[in-house]
Amino acid sequence: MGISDRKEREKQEMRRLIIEAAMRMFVDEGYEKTSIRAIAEKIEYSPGTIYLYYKDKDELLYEVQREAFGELLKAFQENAVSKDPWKRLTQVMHTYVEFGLTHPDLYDLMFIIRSPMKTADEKGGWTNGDACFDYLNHTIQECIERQLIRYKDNRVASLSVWSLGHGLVSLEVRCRFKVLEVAEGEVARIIKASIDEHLKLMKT
Amino acid sequence: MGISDRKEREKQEMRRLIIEAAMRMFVDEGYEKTSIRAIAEKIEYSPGTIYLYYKDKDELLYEVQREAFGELLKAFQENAVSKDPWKRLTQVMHTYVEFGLTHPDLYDLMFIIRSPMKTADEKGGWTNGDACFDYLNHTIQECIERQLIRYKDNRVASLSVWSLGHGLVSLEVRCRFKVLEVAEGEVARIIKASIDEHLKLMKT
DNA sequence: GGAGTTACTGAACGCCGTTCAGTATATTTG
DNA sequence: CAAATATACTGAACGGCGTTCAGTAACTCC
Repeated sequence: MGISDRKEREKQEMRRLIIEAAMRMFVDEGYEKTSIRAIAEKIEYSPGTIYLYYKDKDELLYEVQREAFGELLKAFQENAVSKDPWKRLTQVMHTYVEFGLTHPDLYDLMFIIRSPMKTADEKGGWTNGDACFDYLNHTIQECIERQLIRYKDNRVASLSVWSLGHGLVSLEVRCRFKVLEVAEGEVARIIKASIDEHLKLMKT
Repeated sequence: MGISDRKEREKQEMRRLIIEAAMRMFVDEGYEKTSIRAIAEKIEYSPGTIYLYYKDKDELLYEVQREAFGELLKAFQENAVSKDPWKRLTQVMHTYVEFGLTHPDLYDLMFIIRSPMKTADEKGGWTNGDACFDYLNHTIQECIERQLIRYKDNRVASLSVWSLGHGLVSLEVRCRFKVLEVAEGEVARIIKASIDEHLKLMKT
C-alpha cells in the first residue's frame, strides 16, 4: 500500500524538520532559552503540531543528544585512529576536549544539562553515548593489557580520564576558570597542557 | 539616631529570612524548580516583597553561592589541615568530592549552574569561591616547592586536580555514570579510587 | 458523493519572573 | 495632637513558558 508508505515518509520528514530546527536553535541559543513556540514559528507550524511528533521538550533533547553523540563518535573515528593504543588514547582525549570547546552548547546538552537520563531505556536512549564511552573504554583496556599505562583497573582508569576531560571542558564552558585570572587564550593552552601532563603521568 | 539603626537591622533580618528560606528550598528542590512565589509563601510575604530586598532571582543565587562557598571553605579548614602539604592535598581532594556528593544541589549551584558569573565584580561576587581555589592553590604551590609532586607548573597542576575532582562529582551528580553499569554504591568507591590513583600518579 | 480518518490549529490552562499602582503603617513635621 | 510625608508591603497584571484539547479542514476510502 503506497499511501501509508508515503504517510510514513512524510511523518519522518516532519520529525527531521522539527529536530533540525530544534538542534540549530539549541546550539545557537541553548536548550533552556529555546521555546517550543519559537521552534514552531521557525518551521511555520503551530506549537501544538510539535506535540504530534514528540511527546515533550525533553524528547527533543534526547533526539538532539543522540545526534550530538553521533557527531562526537564520528570525531573519534576520524581523529583517533592510531593503531598504537597509547597514541590513540591521547587522540581521544584531545578530540574530546576540542569537541567540547568548539561546540559548547552541544556539549552542554550532552553532558551538563540536568536531564532525567531516565532509566537506561532498552530502545537505546543513550545508544551513541554508550558508543562514545566504549570507544574510550576499549582504548584504555588495550593500554592496560599492553601495560602502557600505570592504571590496573579498567573502570578506574576510564573514569579518571573522562572526568579530567569533562572537568576541564565543563568548568571552562561554565566560566569557572575566571578565578585563574589569566587571559582567555591562555586558558585553552593550559587546558591542553593539563591533558598532556596527565597523560605523561599515567604513561609507564 | 536609633530609629534608622533599627530600620537597618530589620532590613538585614528580612534579607536573612529570605535567603535562608531560599537556600533551604534551593537545596531541597534545586534552583530552577524553586519559584519566587514559593519562597514568598514560605516566609509568608507576597512575591513582590522579595524584590524590595533582592534585585532578581539571580541575586538570591549569588548570595546562596557565597554562603555555600563559605561552607566549603569551612570544610577545608576543618578537614584539610595537615602540616604536610602532600597529605593536605589528599585531604583537600577528598573533602571537595565528599562535599559535592553530600550536597549535590549546593554543588550544583556553585559549580554547574549556568550563571552569568558576571564580570569579577569588585565587591567580591565570588569572594569565597576565590578563597576555596586559593586553598587548593597554595597547597599545590607548597607541594611543588618541596618537589612532592611531579607537576612543575602551578596553574597546570591546580587545573588538573580541580578538574578531576569536578569531573567526578558533576558527572555523578548529573547521572552520567550510568554508562558504567555498576551498582550505585560501587560508583562512590570507584570515584574515591580514581582520586587516590591520580594522587599516587602525581607523587614524586 | 458521503463517511471516516488524519493533520493541524490556536485558544486556554496553570505555571513562571518581574513590575507597579495602590494601601496601610510608621515617622516626621507644624 | 493632627496633618503631611516617608516607608513597607500587597496582589493584580504583563508577557513569557510547556502543554492540552476541542474544533476544523483536508485527505482517503467505500
